Amino acid sequence: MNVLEKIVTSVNNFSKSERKVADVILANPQTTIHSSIAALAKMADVSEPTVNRFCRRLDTKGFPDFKLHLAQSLANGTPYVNRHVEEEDGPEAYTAKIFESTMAALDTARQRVDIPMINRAVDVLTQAKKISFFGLGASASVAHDAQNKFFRFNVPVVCFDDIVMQRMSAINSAEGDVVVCISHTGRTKNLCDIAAIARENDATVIGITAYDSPLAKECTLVLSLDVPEDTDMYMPMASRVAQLVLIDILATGFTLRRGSKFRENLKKVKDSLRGSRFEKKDFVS
Amino acid sequence: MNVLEKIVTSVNNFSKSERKVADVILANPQTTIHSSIAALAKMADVSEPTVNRFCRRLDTKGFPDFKLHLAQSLANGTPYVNRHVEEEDGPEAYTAKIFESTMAALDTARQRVDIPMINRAVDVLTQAKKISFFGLGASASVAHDAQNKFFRFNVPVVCFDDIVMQRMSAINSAEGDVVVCISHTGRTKNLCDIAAIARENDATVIGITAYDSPLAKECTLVLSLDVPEDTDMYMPMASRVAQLVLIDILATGFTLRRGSKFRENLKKVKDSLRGSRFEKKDFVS
DNA sequence: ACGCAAACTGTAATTTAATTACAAGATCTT
DNA sequence: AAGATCTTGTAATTAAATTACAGTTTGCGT
Repeated sequence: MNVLEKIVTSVNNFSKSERKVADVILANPQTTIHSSIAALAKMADVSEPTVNRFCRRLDTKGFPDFKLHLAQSLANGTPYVNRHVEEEDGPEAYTAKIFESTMAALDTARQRVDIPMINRAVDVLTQAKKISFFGLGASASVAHDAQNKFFRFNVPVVCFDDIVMQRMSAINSAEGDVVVCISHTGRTKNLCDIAAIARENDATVIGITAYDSPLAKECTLVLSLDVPEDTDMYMPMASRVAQLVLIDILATGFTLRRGSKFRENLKKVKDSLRGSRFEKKDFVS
Repeated sequence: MNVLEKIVTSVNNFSKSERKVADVILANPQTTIHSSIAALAKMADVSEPTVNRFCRRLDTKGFPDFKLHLAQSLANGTPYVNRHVEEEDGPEAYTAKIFESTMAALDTARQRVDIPMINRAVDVLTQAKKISFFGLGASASVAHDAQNKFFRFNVPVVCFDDIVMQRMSAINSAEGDVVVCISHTGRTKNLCDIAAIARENDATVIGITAYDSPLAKECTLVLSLDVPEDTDMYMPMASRVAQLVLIDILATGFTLRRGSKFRENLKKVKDSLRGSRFEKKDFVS
């Protein structure tokens, strides 16, 4: 685990002064690595030994060693730390923070994702007679996106964001059909119902949802994505991006399973768009 | 250019003793970063000032600064590269690759994003009488997502993925209205038309699209996101994730601009969902 | 509420590390 | 071969980091 993440995760173990140090470092990590312990102590308004103790708490040998670790963290292109947006942030600040926390979320999702389960999901999807994507609210757009990907595979795909349509569709499902239910929390009652109905009608139900949620209990197969979400904004952000990436992964797995000649087909679909677009040569800037 | 490469390329400019230092460092860079100048001098069988001069020749401020640069070079295993999925990839491989290339795409997007332009877009959006989000194909789900975010702000928001509806909506737009057109390539003819119509009717048109595309020409304000896309898969993946993050940024900018009491409102919207959900306590696993 | 113990934080002293100044030696040029 | 320049090391100086210690705060049990 890199030092920046470590600071963020162990922020609760810090004492008051140590937290001041942590704040200063997180706010300007790049300048920190070029500062002396005295300069940093002054910025954080604490004494030098406090900074030193802070470094040791993070399992480094001292301040210079800490700077080395910090430099390495920063070198990884990005400090992927889940920093929260704050009231007084300007455009640069919130833009950077949102990019970074999204990337951080993807990073944790990547680490936690259950690959054998993905493989099983791909299995199921490749053998499906019909695939349905259901989501409500923010997850509806994820379902739409999934439809947009999978319909290219020349498999019957449906996608509804209307509860009644979802319900009717679920009741009509049969063995060999696959229903994918998307919900970050997994607590949306209507969607749990849909999953249950689909299962009663012998469909295979894949849940893209939180592990151990009510929805998860109704599914044949659960792909869980527990990513940290900045709840201060009251909007699903990182979670939904992770869901989309998961859809990409399932779609990719699907095409790989089908082999290379199937890929030709995708190219055709893409080429079919040509008529609706300005060719590059059409357009002279 | 990283320090290690620099040492290798400028090996000819070094003096005899400096080359000894270079050799020792290249032989064991990892131990170097944890050594003092004295230890390194001894290993290279030179004096301490020689090591110091060596560091300065490499455009660093001194030995500690040199170690910092070296640490960064070593950390730079370029962790998030845009690796393409290949035919023979198994589930672990393609899962990792898709996560990584998405993150790499976000990283480049973050570097290239035009922050003043974002700020202007936020300006325009906060003052809008009505906001419309239009996208076709894969971008339609991004438009949906944007609607899902912005309608929470209690601003009139519409979103159409039907060309005819888009057209009618664009014709009805008026001064003070904002139309957001989303298209990765910016070459979709229908969407260019929509942008043009909206502008003719005095609406402000924001384009989330490629810089210098036909669509960009029709917009009052362009937010361009040129991210690398794995075209082998014939599906928009990374580009669409970047678009979503941009939507998140705009939405966040919007809420920040409106101030903290506005945030209360968002909380209410979120709380309104409670009735449709299983409470955590309802559910005993 | 009071007093004791533990933890936190800062000041000052000490140690360690890095840099500078300078002088001796090597190398190159004419 | 002699002057000049560049290279290298020794010793002195300065800067930085760490340790030891003491005052203060905080929390807990009586």
